[in-house]
Amino acid sequence: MRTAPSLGAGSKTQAGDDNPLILKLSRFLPLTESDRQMLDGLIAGEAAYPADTDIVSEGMVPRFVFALKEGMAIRYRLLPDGGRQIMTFLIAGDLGDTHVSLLEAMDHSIGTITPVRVAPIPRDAILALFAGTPRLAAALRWSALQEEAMLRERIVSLGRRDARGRVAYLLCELLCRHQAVGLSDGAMVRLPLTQTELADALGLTPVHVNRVLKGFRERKLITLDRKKLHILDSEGLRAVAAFNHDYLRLGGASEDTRHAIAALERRQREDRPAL
Amino acid sequence: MRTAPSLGAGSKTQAGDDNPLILKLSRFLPLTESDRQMLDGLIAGEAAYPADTDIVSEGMVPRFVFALKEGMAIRYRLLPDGGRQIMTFLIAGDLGDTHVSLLEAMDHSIGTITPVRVAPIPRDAILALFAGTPRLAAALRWSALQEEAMLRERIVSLGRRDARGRVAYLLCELLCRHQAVGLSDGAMVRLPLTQTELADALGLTPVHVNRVLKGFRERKLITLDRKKLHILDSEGLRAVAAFNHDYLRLGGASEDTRHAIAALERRQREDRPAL
DNA sequence: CGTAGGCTTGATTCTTGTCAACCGCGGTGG
DNA sequence: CCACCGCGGTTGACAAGAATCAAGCCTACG
Repeated sequence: MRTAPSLGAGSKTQAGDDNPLILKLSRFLPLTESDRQMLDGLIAGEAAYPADTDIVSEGMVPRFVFALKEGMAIRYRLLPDGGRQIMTFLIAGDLGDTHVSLLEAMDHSIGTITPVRVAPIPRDAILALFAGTPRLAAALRWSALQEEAMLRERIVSLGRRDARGRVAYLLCELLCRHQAVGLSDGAMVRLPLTQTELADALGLTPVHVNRVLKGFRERKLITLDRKKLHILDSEGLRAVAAFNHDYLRLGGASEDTRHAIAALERRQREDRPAL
Repeated sequence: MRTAPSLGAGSKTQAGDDNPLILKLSRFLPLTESDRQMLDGLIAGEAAYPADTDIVSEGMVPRFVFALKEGMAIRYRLLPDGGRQIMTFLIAGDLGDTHVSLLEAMDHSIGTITPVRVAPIPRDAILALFAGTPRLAAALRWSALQEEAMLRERIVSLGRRDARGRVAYLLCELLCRHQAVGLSDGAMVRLPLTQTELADALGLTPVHVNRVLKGFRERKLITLDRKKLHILDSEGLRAVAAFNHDYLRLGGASEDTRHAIAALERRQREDRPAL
């Protein structure tokens, strides 16, 4: 059921080769063995939700942070007229409630698309991580930054791309993100979304999404059958999308950033040798 | 020229009554005199940019954080086809480059609409603030949270509201935000935007924005002349927008949050009594 | 075997975009 | 001081893209 991680950095087996959070973060900067163990510990907890259920609902104040280990979820808002806008798709390795901090009421809900396994993470564990391990803290902040960039990217899509561009862009993004956590099989991804859900994310109607997908199939850009998406012509699809994957910041940290983090780590060791 | 702050908490004159950043943050939680002085110091620096200039451009790595003291700016992206998508309007009290942290290349630009005065803030000053003053750090993170909520709200607008709804929503938002930093005069705001700029933010064409505004005027919802926006029928406008200002989180911190911050402050004092 | 949810398709409507022209104002240079 | 210029706003006619309405189909599932 779970596809094998195929694109990890090198093929030595290390702790967390199957931990998508680790895979994602190590795209940003190399993690030490102890970092990995810490992350593994962080997501040791386990809770499961069936498909189509809210994990946290609008108006609630969330009691814990969680990491998604398996399955797919969405951030969404319901509108007074009954409409739904999906803001983000969460996949394995993503964190819910990024802003650990100032938990007022949620202004949106997080719900499952498929059955989902999550690791509830106590707030304190995250706070400790932020305070105690500058390298992981930086990696986590980088991940938050990436998520924010994705929000901006969605704004661009909704504001300035036509239906074809939006669909193409979303497919490209989902492929890239799955690849980044080792959940793709070449140019194939599991895509457990209904066309209605795609439509709710793209600001379109299901009917129109259907027509756009049909067009893509006719132009041999993709196949999409039984929840499996194959990107046949990745160049072509990116052209339709005007896709630029820089915003996913898969490039990793710059020299400067690495140095700054190393400096923080040194300072950390000197300040609190005991911890 | 600058309108008097009218909605502050109480009317005693305190440091920074004219500092929009302070006004904004103190909506979240009360700031001590020393907090205010620290913030005043933070934005003591001064730089000016003429209208229609980039403060930071896509692809650059920003050399400093900045706070906007006067004028209006935008976060935007240029598309290959020449289009522009405006993601955010920045007004007095807003911070550019919220993520002080991991400065890789910017994935969007920040440019001025009007002539602008900014306070460049050294990275270290921000980092020190985060490390040394938990209360201000929390307030700043709250502000970042608010900005992220605004991004999500824009996604909802672009995805699920029609042209009228989008325009109405944006006007409501801009009014609220100006009021929050004491830059409104009742239901009147300076709105130095061209219809083209509105269109670029709303995913519409200038022509259509014009027609929508005309409709609003005919229905006596607003007047908009010589860059001055009057909201005549705030209820009506909100109805058109399905506006809910909760996402601006003007409510302030909860009891819980205040207690958590107070606890952090105590710990701070014990840990590093010297700083 | 029957049913429901989701996919597919066609016909039609409506919102928004496109193209084009004109106006009015503010600024600039003669 | 006046004429010109250019940008931004305004308006109309028309085109296009997406929504809506409606029906039929497939397939997983009970």
